[in-house]
Amino acid sequence: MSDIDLIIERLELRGHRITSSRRRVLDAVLAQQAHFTVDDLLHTTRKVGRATVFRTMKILLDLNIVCRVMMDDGALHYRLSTGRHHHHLVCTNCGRVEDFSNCDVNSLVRDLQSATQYEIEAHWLEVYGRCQSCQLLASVPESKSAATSKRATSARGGRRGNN
Amino acid sequence: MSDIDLIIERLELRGHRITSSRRRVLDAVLAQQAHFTVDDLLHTTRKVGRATVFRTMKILLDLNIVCRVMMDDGALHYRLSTGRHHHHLVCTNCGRVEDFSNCDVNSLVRDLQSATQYEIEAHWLEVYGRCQSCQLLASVPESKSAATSKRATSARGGRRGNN
DNA sequence: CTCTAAATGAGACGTAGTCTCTGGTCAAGG
DNA sequence: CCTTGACCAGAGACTACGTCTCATTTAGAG
Repeated sequence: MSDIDLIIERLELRGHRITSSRRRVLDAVLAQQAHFTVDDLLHTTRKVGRATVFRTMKILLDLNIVCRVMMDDGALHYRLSTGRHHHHLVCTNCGRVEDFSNCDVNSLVRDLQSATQYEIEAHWLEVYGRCQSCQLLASVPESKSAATSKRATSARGGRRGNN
Repeated sequence: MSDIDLIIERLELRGHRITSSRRRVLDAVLAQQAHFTVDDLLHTTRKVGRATVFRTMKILLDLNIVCRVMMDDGALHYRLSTGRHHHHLVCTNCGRVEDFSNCDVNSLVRDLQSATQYEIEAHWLEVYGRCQSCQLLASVPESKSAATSKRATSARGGRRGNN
């Protein structure tokens, strides 16, 4: 059973209808290799309304089929999700995104819980850095080839940093 | 020397001019007790243009005088900052925000760095839960008094959760 | 006091997302 | 077959948050 059929099955289980528009959005999502924006989807799925794409993405978000990544410029991108809880490691140079879940946020959360008496429900962690290949490129003087992948897409606005 | 004079001194050191508009924005920021939005500032500082408030906030952000908090509904709020690196613990019920910095994200970052070969530059962590008083309120049946503080302000749009 | 670069305010613009409204599709029931 | 009602689509208005532009003002150095 292919990815798309599995997803369609889950949509049906939730009582959602499988319409041609939703199928087109799903196709577009699955065709994306890195992260993407709703705008990217709109360019590939002609004839599907903006609102419909947003509505479909909301459903996929609820079902943990996609997740959202906060890029270092503050822009929110979508990304196919593993479904399990995880975090993102974002390359600030080329925009590549790595998942990680084998981290130790839980002990941190436990400490915080006992220190503050809060009943902790969720957390959001994004880590930013330079991937290995971007480090190598940077060390070659006058290399003009860096930063060509996703970076171009959407860069305006926003600022990261909560200090 | 008062808070505002200290900040003004830092602005001058950076070569920024101290205009009456900036002073009005500063006053408004310092008058805020919890977290706030640019819109909140606009209501208190009449006669200062929107763009100017945004520009001033950007400077204050650069100087670490304020920081940004991602609320659980996805809205970005501003907050007076301690200046040092820290994270936020947000009550999802009343919107109260607690700072914490005594956490151990660093070991996590170190592990991640050696596992992925990324050169890690920054991270963003927000934790969500229920503060003690909201837990108490919730345990009183039919209590109608909960959730009155900041919650009302801006709630439209956005979704949290990277999962 | 004069001069100029920096800053301002108004408003156009951009982007991400929601809401509203009208109309379509489809399954169940009569 | 027809009706009804729930769900869904698409268009486009609208909102929130922020940036850009441009003509005008002003801080502050000389």
